[in-house]
Amino acid sequence: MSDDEKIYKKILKAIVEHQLPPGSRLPEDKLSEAFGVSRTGIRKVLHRLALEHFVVITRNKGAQVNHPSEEEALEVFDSRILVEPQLMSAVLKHWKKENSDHFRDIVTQERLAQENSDLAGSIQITARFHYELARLAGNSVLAAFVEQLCYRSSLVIAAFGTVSSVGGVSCDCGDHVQLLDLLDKGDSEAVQQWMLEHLQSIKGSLILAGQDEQNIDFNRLFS
Amino acid sequence: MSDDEKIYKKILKAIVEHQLPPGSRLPEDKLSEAFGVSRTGIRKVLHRLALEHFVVITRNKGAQVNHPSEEEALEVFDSRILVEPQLMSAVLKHWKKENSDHFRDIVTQERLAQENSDLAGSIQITARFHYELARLAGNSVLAAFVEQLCYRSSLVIAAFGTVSSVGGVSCDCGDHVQLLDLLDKGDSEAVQQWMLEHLQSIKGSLILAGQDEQNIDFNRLFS
DNA sequence: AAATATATTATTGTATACAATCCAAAAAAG
DNA sequence: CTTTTTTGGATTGTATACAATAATATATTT
Repeated sequence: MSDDEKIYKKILKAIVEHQLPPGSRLPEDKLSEAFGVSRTGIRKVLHRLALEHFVVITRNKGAQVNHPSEEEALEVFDSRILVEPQLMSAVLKHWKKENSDHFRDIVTQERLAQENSDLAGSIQITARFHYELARLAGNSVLAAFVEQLCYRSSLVIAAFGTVSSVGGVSCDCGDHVQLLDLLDKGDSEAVQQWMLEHLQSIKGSLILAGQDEQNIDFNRLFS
Repeated sequence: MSDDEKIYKKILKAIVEHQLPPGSRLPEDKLSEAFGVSRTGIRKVLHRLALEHFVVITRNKGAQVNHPSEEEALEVFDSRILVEPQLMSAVLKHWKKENSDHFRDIVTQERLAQENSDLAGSIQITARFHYELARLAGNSVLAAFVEQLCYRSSLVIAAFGTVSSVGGVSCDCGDHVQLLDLLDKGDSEAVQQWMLEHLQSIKGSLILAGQDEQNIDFNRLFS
């Protein structure tokens, strides 16, 4: 892996794991010193992160970690809601015993991270569950899109996550094991439905300041 | 608009309009001379184009216009097939008379470009029809994704397009007016179905065939 | 003459210097 | 004391110099 790639991954990791919270400034000289390279390489990485919406660059003012707007937050999850459930039938077609084992291993790691209150690891591994699953659908263009959406989701959670969603790292609404059981059963319809409700549940758990009391759905709240 | 942005758009335009065919080399010094800026700005643009899969950069060998693999070609269209029809119901919800007028204007321009055998303009305007429609769904994250897929489609057509699909710029399989009529009628089901068949038809018209490379005068092309 | 080795050339990779811009603090005016 | 102006420092934007690498051409050897 190239030098730039390593720096890119390290900074991205720090962002999605909430070690660099939204709004954090990312000065080029500080970073170049920290990574032991010149500003040139850092600038390349920062521009890439900007294209992928992880940082915002303002001319003559530099880069800072993106603080997603409420609108962006909803759009990211709506995108996942549109794409991820649709991928499930293709995933099921390729589903093998070894996949099941692999993903059950991931879930174990998820549990472990949560038990140890390892927030950073928990976020990383939970995102991995989703985008590695998407990869099984066999379309790398869509897989790359979903992977980016998962990382952006982590940023959204950092900005708008509830206590529970941060503690359960955006997936407190059920256990990924349930999905794996459905996949093993081969129930395509149920798998798709589960994924849909899973993502809607996370989206619903976001706290959006613009949400006033009149917009609360009491039917859903009390049922 | 910033200087880089202008250069980016010009090169991207040249690529999607098939003025820089797949495989064309893009040497930094030639481009910096043509645009009258240093290599620094050119490199930034080339790296962006690489992230978006319009060019491929090989270490110490530089950039060249991406020649999509057959696999990539199919994946791009499968992605559009998964996303675009799904957006149509949201598009219909926002559909207004003024939208209809606007898109009928676009179709007129499409016809005009085709009649004048203006291949470049035809490609551009046809892509615009699709991604401006996607924008009406009200999700900018998905809209940006579709826009990129439309541009990548142009590249795919450059590599694998049939004579008819190039002549009709990937949309010989029917007229976009049909879709507009369905939208005006408000038939959500039919709109979605039309878009699905439309994209499947284009995908089906792709074929495997080589393409040759030639020497390009960058000064002339960009000045 | 064929094959290998070497030298040359062209092109990209990286660091750095300098210019342009913005921000904040201090000085001057009202 | 408040407001405006100015000045200094910090940070990014851009160009360029030099190093590293790959491709090509030339020379040498078998």
